[in-house]
Amino acid sequence: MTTPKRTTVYDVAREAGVAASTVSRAFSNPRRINATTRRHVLEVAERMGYHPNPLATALQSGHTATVAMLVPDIANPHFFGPIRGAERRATAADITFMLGFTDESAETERDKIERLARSVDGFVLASSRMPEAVTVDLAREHNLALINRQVEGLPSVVIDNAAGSRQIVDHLASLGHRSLVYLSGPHVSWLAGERWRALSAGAEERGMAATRLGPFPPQVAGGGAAADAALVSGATAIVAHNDLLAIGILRRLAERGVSVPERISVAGYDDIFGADFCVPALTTLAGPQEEAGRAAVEILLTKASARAAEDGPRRVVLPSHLVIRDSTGPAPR
Amino acid sequence: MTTPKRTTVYDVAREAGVAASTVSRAFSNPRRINATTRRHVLEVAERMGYHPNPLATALQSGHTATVAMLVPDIANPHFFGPIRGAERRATAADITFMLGFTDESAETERDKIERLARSVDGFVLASSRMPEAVTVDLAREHNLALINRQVEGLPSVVIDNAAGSRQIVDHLASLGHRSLVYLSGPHVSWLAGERWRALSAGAEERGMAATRLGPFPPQVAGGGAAADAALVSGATAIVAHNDLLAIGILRRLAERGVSVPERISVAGYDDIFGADFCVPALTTLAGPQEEAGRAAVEILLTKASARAAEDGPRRVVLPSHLVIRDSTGPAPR
DNA sequence: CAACATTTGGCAATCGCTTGCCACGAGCTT
DNA sequence: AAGCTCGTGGCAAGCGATTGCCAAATGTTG
Repeated sequence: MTTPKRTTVYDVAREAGVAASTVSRAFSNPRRINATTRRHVLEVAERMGYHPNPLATALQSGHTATVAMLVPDIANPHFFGPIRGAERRATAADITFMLGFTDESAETERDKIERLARSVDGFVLASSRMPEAVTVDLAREHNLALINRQVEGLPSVVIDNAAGSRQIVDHLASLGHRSLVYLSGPHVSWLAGERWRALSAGAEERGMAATRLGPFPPQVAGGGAAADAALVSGATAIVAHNDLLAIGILRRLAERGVSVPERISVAGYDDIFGADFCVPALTTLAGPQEEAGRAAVEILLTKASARAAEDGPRRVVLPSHLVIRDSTGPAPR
Repeated sequence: MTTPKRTTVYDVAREAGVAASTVSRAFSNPRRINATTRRHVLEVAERMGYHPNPLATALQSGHTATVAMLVPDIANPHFFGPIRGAERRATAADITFMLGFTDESAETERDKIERLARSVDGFVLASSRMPEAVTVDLAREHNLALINRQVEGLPSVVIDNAAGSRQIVDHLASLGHRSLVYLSGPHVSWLAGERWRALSAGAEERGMAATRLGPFPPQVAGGGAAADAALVSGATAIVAHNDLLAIGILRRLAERGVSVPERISVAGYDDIFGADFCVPALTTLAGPQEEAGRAAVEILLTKASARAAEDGPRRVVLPSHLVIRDSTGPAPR
């Protein structure tokens, strides 16, 4: 790749017979110049194949027209939706979109934020693993929007896990289950706490016994240990922290010859790719994942556009719904 | 997020009692300054929490310490591996990693390349959909590395689909199949061509009949039409363009009461997430996906480091291997 | 000890664009 | 006709680094 001396504002300016500042404004501040002049400049620019250098623009103006999204784990299909939604929204706004992975590590997350800070206008943090205090701290210097995580004072969009968890409990209760066990994800996961809270509260209301075990790695591989632990607990229904774990559990249960849902029911969260074709197909809590990503970017965009904290940070809560498949059934008697 | 007046080279210079250029060199050109001076500068910088502004650095120096990877579809688990591999390699080299999606569209791909051009040092193009001529053209101005695509004169890393396809044919032949049908992916997919070529050549050698149908969208949803078409063809074995399609096919076959592998065998490519727990578990061609991503970034890195085209562009071919599961079996008699 | 080669640090220009401020002319007001 | 707005375009000063070139300091050599 050779670099054939890129055309600059000056080249265009000369060619169009105007000052560089006019060219600049033709692109970035249309109403500051005459419409006719603008059209002419743009046309010349077009003809010369000129594109403003985003680096130079960003360096001077301070904004980069870029947002970054950080997710804990690229291999979790759960993040497909949010990622795609965020990407779409950003692209639609002519904002370039960056995606980074944090390997489920709070430090990595923080690191990446610091390192990208100058290069982006804001961050979408999906299922952030960072402690609340750190997050608040970072939010002082950076533009953040959280997905599936709520922190006092910060904008966020979550899929309604509390209501969703109630739905799971209700579903289980209506199938005659008197006990459930929640196989938890990482303790640093805000969602894990949220889910357990709602699950146990719901269970109590229904007069069901609820226990929590874990943490287990929220991956298929974590399912082995999780399933074994669940079996020992004696509960007739398992609620797994997410579908990845649930699928792992299903597999382990099959290996051990425990039939689902006859002997034990299993439910998960997220409705990921594969939840519908594993066996038995997984009952799981679904939600508008893509919308979550979209909304998060939206928040970043409007925050940036100055009419910011009018009435506190925005908190979006998206509805969730239970998708009932074959992994849950009547409680054994 | 407030911007509390970032510290610059000048601040550090003043504090350390040296010139800005010295500070700059302390970071970017260590051997140009005295080790002692350097240590001192670095220490001061550290204390002041200084980090070079990547934008400014890039603007002046021309390199951005960033690579971008473009994939056709974020929802295809196949790309997990390459993405993760690329990300890891980049991060290890202290290079920031950007990920973009092209929605299976050559134009989008090209667009994104143009728009990111100034902001990155190179592109990893996974399963690029762009016509060969366009790609060659772009490669003149940009630093490209292809994954699962070969173009004369450009560096690439592919998983050995030719050999792999032979393995599939051999496997099928040894099970007594006398015919196979390849359900193709997009015609603009280089891989689709590659696979079909190897499949038909292999089949011919083995005295098997091979037909190609399609194109089908390489997604689960494409499986319905694909399966129906395959059934009509009368072949006893289906080779699907990828696992997504294969899973869709499996599902459709189940719906129609066609038992796999008793009545018909199905094989796929990629060994994606889910290939092992769909029913029946899928026989598929696996490969070192993560390594592919890693290698592609590696290429970009070494190309950038000047000792470039010593002996032509690098072409890496990674070995593939067949994972035999339950979706293939003896041909019906 | 003079002459010369090497290090090492500093000066200042530069990367490509944005933007505050000024100036000029046209259209209005009084 | 003088005095004012407004609307537009240009000038020039940055944004925060890198880097070619020069000069001072240091080391080497005969």
